[in-house]
Amino acid sequence: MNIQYTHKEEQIFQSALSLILDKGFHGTPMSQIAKASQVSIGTIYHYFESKDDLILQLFSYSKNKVSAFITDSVFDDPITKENYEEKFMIFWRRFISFYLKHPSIFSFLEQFYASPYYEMYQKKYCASNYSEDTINRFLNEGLSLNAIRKMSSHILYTFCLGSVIFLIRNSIYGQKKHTENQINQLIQTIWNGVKI
Amino acid sequence: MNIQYTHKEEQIFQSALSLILDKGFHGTPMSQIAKASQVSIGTIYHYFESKDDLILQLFSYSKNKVSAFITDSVFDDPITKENYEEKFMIFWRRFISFYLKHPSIFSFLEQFYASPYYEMYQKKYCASNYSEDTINRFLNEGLSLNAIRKMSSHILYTFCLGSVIFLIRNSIYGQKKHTENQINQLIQTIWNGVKI
Amino acid sequence: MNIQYTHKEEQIFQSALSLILDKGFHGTPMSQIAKASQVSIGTIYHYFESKDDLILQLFSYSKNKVSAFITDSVFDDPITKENYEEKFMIFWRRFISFYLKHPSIFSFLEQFYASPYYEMYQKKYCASNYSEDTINRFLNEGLSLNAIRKMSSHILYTFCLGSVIFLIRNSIYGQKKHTENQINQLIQTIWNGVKI
Amino acid sequence: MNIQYTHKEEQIFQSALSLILDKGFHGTPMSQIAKASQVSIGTIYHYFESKDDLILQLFSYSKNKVSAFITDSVFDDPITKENYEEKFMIFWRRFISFYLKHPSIFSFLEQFYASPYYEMYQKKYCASNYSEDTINRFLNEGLSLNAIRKMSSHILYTFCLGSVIFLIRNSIYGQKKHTENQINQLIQTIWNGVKI
DNA sequence: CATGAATGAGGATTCATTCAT
DNA sequence: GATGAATGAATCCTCATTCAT
Repeated sequence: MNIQYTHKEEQIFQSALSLILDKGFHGTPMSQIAKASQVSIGTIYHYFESKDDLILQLFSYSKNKVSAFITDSVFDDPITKENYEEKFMIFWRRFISFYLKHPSIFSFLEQFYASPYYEMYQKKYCASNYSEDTINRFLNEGLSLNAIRKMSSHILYTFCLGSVIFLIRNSIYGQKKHTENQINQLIQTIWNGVKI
Repeated sequence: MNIQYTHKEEQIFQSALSLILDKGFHGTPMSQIAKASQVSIGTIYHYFESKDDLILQLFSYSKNKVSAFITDSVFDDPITKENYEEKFMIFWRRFISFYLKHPSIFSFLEQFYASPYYEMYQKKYCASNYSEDTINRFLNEGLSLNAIRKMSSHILYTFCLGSVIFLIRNSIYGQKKHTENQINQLIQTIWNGVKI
Repeated sequence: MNIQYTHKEEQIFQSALSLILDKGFHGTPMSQIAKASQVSIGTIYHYFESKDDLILQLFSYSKNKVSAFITDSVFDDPITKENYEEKFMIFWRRFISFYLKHPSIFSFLEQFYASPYYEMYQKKYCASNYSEDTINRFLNEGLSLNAIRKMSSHILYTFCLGSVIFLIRNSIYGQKKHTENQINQLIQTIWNGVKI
Repeated sequence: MNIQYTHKEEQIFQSALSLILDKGFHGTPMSQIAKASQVSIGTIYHYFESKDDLILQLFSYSKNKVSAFITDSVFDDPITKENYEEKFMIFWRRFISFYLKHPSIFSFLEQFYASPYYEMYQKKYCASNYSEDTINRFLNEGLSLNAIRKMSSHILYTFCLGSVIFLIRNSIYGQKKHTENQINQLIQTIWNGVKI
């Protein structure tokens, strides 16, 4: 889960993310990634088997960035029924703020999930999406603690993540940036939906 | 709003949607669209200036399909504070069921919004997304009728649509299809979030 | 030699000339000629077998325009040894002024002679270039009358026409337009070269 | 002025020239140039941004070839009033003989000047045509030395070059090749025109 | 490890031409 | 005669990928 990347790989990943944010997967040729990351094409092919491989690994890289961030946020002290609501708020606020600070990661993941690559990835790694595991663990905790209404764990996940992602999407692509207040309003509404 | 398309255009649009669902925008060359829609490449270029133009018009086409469907569903008899909850359920159930029946439209729209095309489209047409207008009208009605808690209209929109779209996305791409029951559970949870 | 063209044909020829001046042969598609001449593509193909045919006929048309103009200029009263110099001046002045007034014809002919079409034309019609016949007749007259130094008739032709055409070319394409005075200077110099 | 071209570039230029002589600019697809120069299409696009770019650079290449040849011909020993006539003869004889030996360069330049490319070139490089500079320098020398009649420098240029180019053109495209004698006759006639 | 010249399959697009109306 | 929708071969160009240095 915590693969270490070399400096060159980081460079390549960052350039790729930034270009993909602007131009999309297919508007971003390998040659441009090479130029932007100050590396020769040959070098890219030294580290990555193919463009598909680069994108697939970029996906892992991005997920790791997200996971690393989310993980070290809420789970450091024990979650109880009493502090769950508070943790819930913090959790999603952090989640949103992470992506607003890293729009290129968000954009990449969005494109990835909406593309045939995702299927390819699932076939190859049988893996699940977004930071599903971390999020699910947190939400299931809420269910076990009886801090959240009984409901399908998967629907709970869909419900929370869906609204939050849509907010981020609108913020990044859309004309209307959201205020702190609006973000809190959304999270509050989500909480209203699931609280006991 | 209700542009009429010729038979040939419909053919081309349908083939394009279906191919894009499988292979994505950029995995779908014009030549394949031509073959699938049983016309020559030249004919496609007779109707559409370029691939970009085809995709942009396909977007309008898709939005129209959605709008047409949603519109004729809930607004035929007056909405009151008393029947709003029921209408709310019906509205979203229909919305979800439409996309589950037309995954190629959903997939296309998803890709479109996550791609640089959307920005291109906004610049060209200053238009708004999804069936924003219809949905917003319905939700704002709920706010005016005091059937929904006071909140930012835009957050309300984000909250509802986000979860719903995420559900559809998971259903179409994901391994787990949702049961009727799960869908109802989601809509119920959304309603919990916004009801007074 | 004096073919009559229908109104439609004239229209097509004129539009073609004007477009070719701007964009060249190959920058001028049939569809544009059709649009510019307010005629459907089908109609063009009713009058002309192919684009090659159109261009070949346009060549005849252009040559006729030139011939018609030149012919009715100098030969109406008899040429003598005494008035030859004067006629020489008039002849070339008219020649130059014609092309400066009809740059699209000049440009078309230039392109035509510099292109593989000319060879095609020669093979098909065994014909000779520019208004060779008229010009040669006039120059040979000068030779017979002993108004011009003895020299190869063909070299005489090359010498005169070459300078004149080059002047026109520079005027039309070049940055420097020529004054009346400069034009006279050129013709005078040509005369110096050939006079006895 | 004396750019060095790589072996590959020379190869491509030569093949292009030869093909263009036969088929013209637009009858010469990149694929054929690639085949003729024994490189892949990709390689051509490695060296040249586009077909336009190739043609524009081919123009520079051709002009350089001409310049190189002309320059090292007449200017090695001082020009005086006494030897100017002799130099004049040599100069133009060399000029003509160069192009007769390199018809593909001549044909290319002719097509180039008669095409929209020339305007494109002027806009891009503000440059002047043929080996204008070398020729002008030589002719102006004649004017200063009083070896040539007083006249507009530009008309002098037009007068000499025009006839010479027209001769070459007729030789290359035309049915009638010129004899040594005829060529001398032409140059002599030009000299008659300008001598004091 | 790193480079970047070379490759060529594949894709978007153009445009001369046909033909049914 | 006139139209213009339909065709598809031909063209320009891109870009993932290889490989010799």
